[in-house]
Amino acid sequence: MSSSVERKRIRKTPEARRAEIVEAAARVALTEGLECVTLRRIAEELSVRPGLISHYFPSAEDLVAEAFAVAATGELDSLLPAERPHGTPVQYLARYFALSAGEAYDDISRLWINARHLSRYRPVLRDRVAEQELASDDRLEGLIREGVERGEFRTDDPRAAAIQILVVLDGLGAHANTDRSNRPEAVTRMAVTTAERELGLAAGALTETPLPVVAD
Amino acid sequence: MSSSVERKRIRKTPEARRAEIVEAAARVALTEGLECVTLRRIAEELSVRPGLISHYFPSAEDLVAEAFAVAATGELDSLLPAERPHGTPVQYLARYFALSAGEAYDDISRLWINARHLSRYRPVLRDRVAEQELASDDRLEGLIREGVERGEFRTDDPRAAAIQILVVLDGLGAHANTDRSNRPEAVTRMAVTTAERELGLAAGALTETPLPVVAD
DNA sequence: GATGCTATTGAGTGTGCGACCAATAAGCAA
DNA sequence: TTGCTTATTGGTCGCACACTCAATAGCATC
Repeated sequence: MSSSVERKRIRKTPEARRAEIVEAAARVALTEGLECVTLRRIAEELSVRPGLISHYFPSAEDLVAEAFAVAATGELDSLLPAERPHGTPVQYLARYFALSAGEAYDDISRLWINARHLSRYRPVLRDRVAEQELASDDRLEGLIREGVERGEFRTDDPRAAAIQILVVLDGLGAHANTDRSNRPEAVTRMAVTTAERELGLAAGALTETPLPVVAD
Repeated sequence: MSSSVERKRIRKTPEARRAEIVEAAARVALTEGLECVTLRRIAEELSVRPGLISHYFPSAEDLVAEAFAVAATGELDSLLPAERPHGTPVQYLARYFALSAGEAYDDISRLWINARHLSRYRPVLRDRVAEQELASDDRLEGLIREGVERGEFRTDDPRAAAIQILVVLDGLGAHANTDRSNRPEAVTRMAVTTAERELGLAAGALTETPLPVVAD
């Protein structure tokens, strides 16, 4: 009967196939975790054979690192866009904190915890994590600098302010896999509080602001 | 020749053997990571057969969770003792931050990242992590309450203050597997700064204090 | 419609893992 | 010393993983 599902091969250009693989890997990384980014899992995701994934990524570690980088970059862009034509720095910062309090942000927190842990054992991933950390620092520093120029923020070390805010967000995100239901209000607000303090803003300046509308 | 290394069996009481296993697992967890706490690895550590570990921990997940709990409890006790006969709350808090800046603290940070990540997939571990988190919160809250009673600290919500300090420490510790060499000074000092602010202390109160001597 | 390049498959290797269980022997008690 | 309880072994099973490579077939080109 030959009931074995011998599907028709679909032959794509290396560029297209590679992109497809990385995209699938990033999706799996974000939703299921970096250890689920295996040759078999990604192959199944794309309905191809595991050997094909090996062909494009002779070392699986490279695929994992790439998956993280793509996922992290995508999330950063959506949380804190590089181009900000639709509002003021205060508005974009407020939007950032609003998003970081939402449910979807848990996936990102989980991804970062995942990557930071896994990079203990995987040098290639470790480099990518450091790279993405720098990118986050730079992005937020840029926003802060813009705000300072416009007279919205006040700080004499935008980068230190940026990193401090991100450290607080990391600390809050560290519990993404645990229950956080009975967290004191002061804790939930820590990121905003830190930002308002470090940027010389009035209390509430970041929570009582209309958010810019950003297209997907 | 019978060169096969058939060692003599050593038969111990279940309590002793179990304790030995947990101790070894905790050590491996702290130094090598929780995913290295495998039946085979711990058996090798104790020069016994893997089957024996299975005998005491029919589910390997339980051993991993136990290893984390024991390691975390031990570290908490050494960083922030429950009994504090050798100094004032200010001194013990200062000692805590001094230790948390040291090299050895990286192992603890790594362990926590590891556990927080792994608890994504392992319910038993997740419960233990939540438990240890509560223990840390409680311990620091207790110290703060004592300090408030003695008039050393000033806060109207000791628990919120404790958690905020711990969130900052988590945020700083999140990078334990990454390079942190060019961190701004303001960032390195964040934990102390947060504590001084939340506890109504003068700047420097926690870094210019003689530390209590604590026996090992 | 035939040809050539190469993307893709299929099959196999070796490793490490948790789990299971009958056989064995350590060491205590009689 | 003998016997018994049970801690411990040794071996096995099934699974998932990364990695390798010769064979195959899609598809662009002629």
